[in-house]
Amino acid sequence: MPQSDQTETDAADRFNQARAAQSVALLEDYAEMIGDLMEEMGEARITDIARRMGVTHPTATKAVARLKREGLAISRPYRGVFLTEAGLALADRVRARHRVVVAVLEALGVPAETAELDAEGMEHHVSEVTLAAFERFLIARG
Amino acid sequence: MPQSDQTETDAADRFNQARAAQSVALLEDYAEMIGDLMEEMGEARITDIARRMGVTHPTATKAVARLKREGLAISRPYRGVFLTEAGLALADRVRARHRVVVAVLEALGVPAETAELDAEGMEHHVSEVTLAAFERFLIARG
DNA sequence: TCAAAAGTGTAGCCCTGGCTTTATTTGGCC
DNA sequence: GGCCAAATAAAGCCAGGGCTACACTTTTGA
Repeated sequence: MPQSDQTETDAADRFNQARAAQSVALLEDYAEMIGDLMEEMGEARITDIARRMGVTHPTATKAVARLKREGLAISRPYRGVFLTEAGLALADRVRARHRVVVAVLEALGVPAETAELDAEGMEHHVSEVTLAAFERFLIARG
Repeated sequence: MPQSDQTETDAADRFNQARAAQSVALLEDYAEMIGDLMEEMGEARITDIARRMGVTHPTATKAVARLKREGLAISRPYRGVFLTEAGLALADRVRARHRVVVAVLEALGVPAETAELDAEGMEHHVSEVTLAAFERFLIARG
């Protein structure tokens, strides 16, 4: 395969992977948020989810519907939203990854507030391999 | 303002910022790609853009239309696509930021190939402040 | 030269993730 | 016990970013 063709497929693969990561980012954010609310208040209400995500209630309802389709959450009409086992596991992974990304940014000299802001978008594109490297870096650095 | 309300608005702000970054990510990627093609071949053809982005040509056409709306590119029917001054400036910024993000990932122990993959999604969420910190880190590290 | 191939444009569809508006249910309180 | 406010649901709109199908140019080469 000529070099130019290889360049094209490599680039396309990268973009396709980035697009795929984006499609699960929303699920991850909502799962984490619902997990937080379940811990704080025992249940996650649609109104609370919406307020914290910075969206309107119908938008939150749609996102929850998608979480339910994916088997990550359950809810009954006019009742709170709860994460399933899978949802809780996802929320935990997301939370842990978020902490690592923020820690790495701060270790590199990024102010805490900025680290939080940037991590929110970056974290969804941090692969397992990169996450492992981040953890090693943090440990090695002490 | 009570602490809980502050928590909610802070989180909402982070998500809103991440969403805003996402909405310009596509423009950035296409601008960079078109810039690359202009350098390599003198012009960017829709088919080449589409192939490298890993999408069909109508999708590339739509993206170019948006670039034109934003004043970042120009084109005439059945002719190549060219970046405006603003588009070239954006492409340069994006390219430079991409290099820095990849370099930082590699410096942290991420394999080159994975660094390229992850950087593609992460870079759009790297703020000016974080980028500056990355550059300082790379220089300090030598 | 002119017909086929390649490239480009356009229309229309789908899904996601925002939104507003309108209906329904719940729940607290008099 | 019943009413009203708050919460939730439902429906429908919009833009973005994918896609396919089809129409139309442009280029190429027999």
